[in-house]
Amino acid sequence: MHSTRPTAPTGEERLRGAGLRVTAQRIAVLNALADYPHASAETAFEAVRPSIPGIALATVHGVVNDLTSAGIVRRVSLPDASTALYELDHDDNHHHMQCVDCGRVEDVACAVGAAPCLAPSHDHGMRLLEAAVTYRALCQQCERTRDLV
Amino acid sequence: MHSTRPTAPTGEERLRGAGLRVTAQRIAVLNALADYPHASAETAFEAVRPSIPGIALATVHGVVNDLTSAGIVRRVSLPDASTALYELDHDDNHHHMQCVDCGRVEDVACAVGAAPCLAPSHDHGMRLLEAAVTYRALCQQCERTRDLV
DNA sequence: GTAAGTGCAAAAACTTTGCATAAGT
DNA sequence: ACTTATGCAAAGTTTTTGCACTTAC
Repeated sequence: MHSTRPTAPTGEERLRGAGLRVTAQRIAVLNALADYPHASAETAFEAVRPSIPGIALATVHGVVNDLTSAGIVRRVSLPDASTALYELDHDDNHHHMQCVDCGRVEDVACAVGAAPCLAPSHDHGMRLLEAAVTYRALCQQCERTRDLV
Repeated sequence: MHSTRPTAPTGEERLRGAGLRVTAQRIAVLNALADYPHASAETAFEAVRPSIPGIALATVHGVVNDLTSAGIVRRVSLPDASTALYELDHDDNHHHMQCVDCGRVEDVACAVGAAPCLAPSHDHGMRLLEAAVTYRALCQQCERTRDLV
C-alpha cells in the first residue's frame, strides 16, 4: 500500500508559498543548504558555483537574506564563528552544539519541540518568541590535540 | 560588625591572576564593561576615550580578545546584533534576552547557576563546556510600534 | 633590560548598496 | 508588460595584522 504521509515541501513549493519567484539561484542555494547544513554565504556560494557558474557572492547574500525574511531559512549566530551561518528552517526548533576549538557545528534535537522550549526566569516585560540554545563543547579530535600542548 | 564576605576581585586582581600585565587601557575597558554591559568594541572605545584620549580602536579589540581568552570577559554573539558584544565574566552563567526589533539586550538569571546548566539530548561525542541560551523576544515599545504598521 | 602591550596605518574579511541587465509571472 | 531578481562593482562595517614605540615587570 502507498503511504499517505505528507511529504516535505520542495524548494519550489516553499518559494511559491512565500510569494517569492522561483529562480535557479534560489533553488541552488536551497539545495546547497540541504547538502551543507550550517553553511556560510561563502560556502553556499562555492557549492552553487559548479551548477551556476555566473552567480555572484552578493546574490547569495541576497538570497539567504530574502529566504531568512520569508522564514524558509534560519540564520545561526554562534559564539565561535565569525560569520553568519544558514540552515533550512524545518520548524523543528532544534539547537546547536559547537566545538569551541575547530568551530564544528552539530544539530541537537530539542526535547520540547515547539518554540519557545524554555521559559526565562524573568521576561523583562518582553514577549518571548523563542529560546535558542548553543552548547559550547570540545570535540574528541580537538581535545586530543589540546592534550599534546 | 564588619562583613567577612569575600569581595569580588578588582580588575587589577583579575588581570594579575591571569598572568596579564596591568595597563591603563585594560583597566579602562574593564570599567567600561562594568558601566555598559553588552558593549561592542566601538561602544567600549567611546566610553574609554575620555579617560585615555590616545587609545586606538584596534587596541580595544586587542584588549577584549586578550581578556576573553583569559576568561575575564565573555564574548556574546546574538542573532540580532551584527557586531560582537562583550561583558564581564562573573561566572554566574547567566543568559540573554534580546528584542529582535530594536536589539536591546537584557540579562536573564540562570536557574541552575553552574555551567553547563542544560543537558543536550545527544552529545555527538563532544565534551560539553556550557550551554548558552538566547531568548528572542519583542519588547513592549517595539510591539506597540509594530502594531501601528 | 626584557618581554608584553599599544598606537597607527593598512589590509583583510564580511556584508550591503546602486544601477543596468536579465528573467519570472 | 510588469515586476522582481541577478550580476557587477563599489562602498560600508567590523576586525585583524605588522611594525615601530612605549610601558610594565
